[in-house]
Amino acid sequence: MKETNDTAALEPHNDLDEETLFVVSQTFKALGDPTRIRILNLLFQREYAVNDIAETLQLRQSTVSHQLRFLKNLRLVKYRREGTTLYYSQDDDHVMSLLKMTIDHASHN
Amino acid sequence: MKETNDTAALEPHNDLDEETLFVVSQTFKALGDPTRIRILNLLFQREYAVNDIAETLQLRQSTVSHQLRFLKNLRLVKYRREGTTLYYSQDDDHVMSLLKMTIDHASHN
DNA sequence: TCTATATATGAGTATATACTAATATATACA
DNA sequence: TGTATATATTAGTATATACTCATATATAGA
Repeated sequence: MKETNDTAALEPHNDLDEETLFVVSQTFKALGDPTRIRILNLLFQREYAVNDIAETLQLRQSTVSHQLRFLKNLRLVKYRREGTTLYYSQDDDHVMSLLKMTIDHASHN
Repeated sequence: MKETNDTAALEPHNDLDEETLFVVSQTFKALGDPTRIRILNLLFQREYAVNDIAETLQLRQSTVSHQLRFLKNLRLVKYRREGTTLYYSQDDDHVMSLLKMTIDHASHN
């Protein structure tokens, strides 16, 4: 017990510190957009070039590139270069597993 | 193998159906806002009245009420009435566990 | 160095979101 | 029925977000 006071009303409530709150909300925000979900869902299987993502998902190249930058900033994806082609792949097991669990949960309804 | 074609480029990619995409993105959107995270974080412990949430988290009553409506629409919280007071509590184990895992993951950095 | 291809970036726009103040509604009780 | 308390709702506003077009950058090869 942290406090001498033992009434329920005055229980400490463990509010989240600002940094945790920021990281957690950013993480979920990243997963809160259908386009980003579709992109990450592709990357479950293997790496993809930007244009291949665009073609596969029927999105504009710039749309894909913008979203990849977003995901890259959060270190959810990474890329390797081969000539002029950039191959993007997943880079955060925790977030990918959150996504996988939630997709499974939602599609088993 | 599902296809007679065996080149990587033509692999089926299992795009998500629209309803799954909607449910998943809505779920993560709900968790993508700091205010909602703080409210749900309170509800890990026990039920709370609207005004108690507002006071504890230093938020306006209407802000809390709006966010509770949002969470209620997604069935992430429920309430019981006692006189004029509404006690809100968590109502989705899966989502709460996603949140808990992510908070733990973020705060252990 | 010129051209082609792949990707990134900047600017503009439309929509979504979160908050606030003000007010409405609902319940309890005198 | 009138008043007090708790919560919900409405409308307005500011900010964030996602997309698109146009263009810039980077690499490879002739």
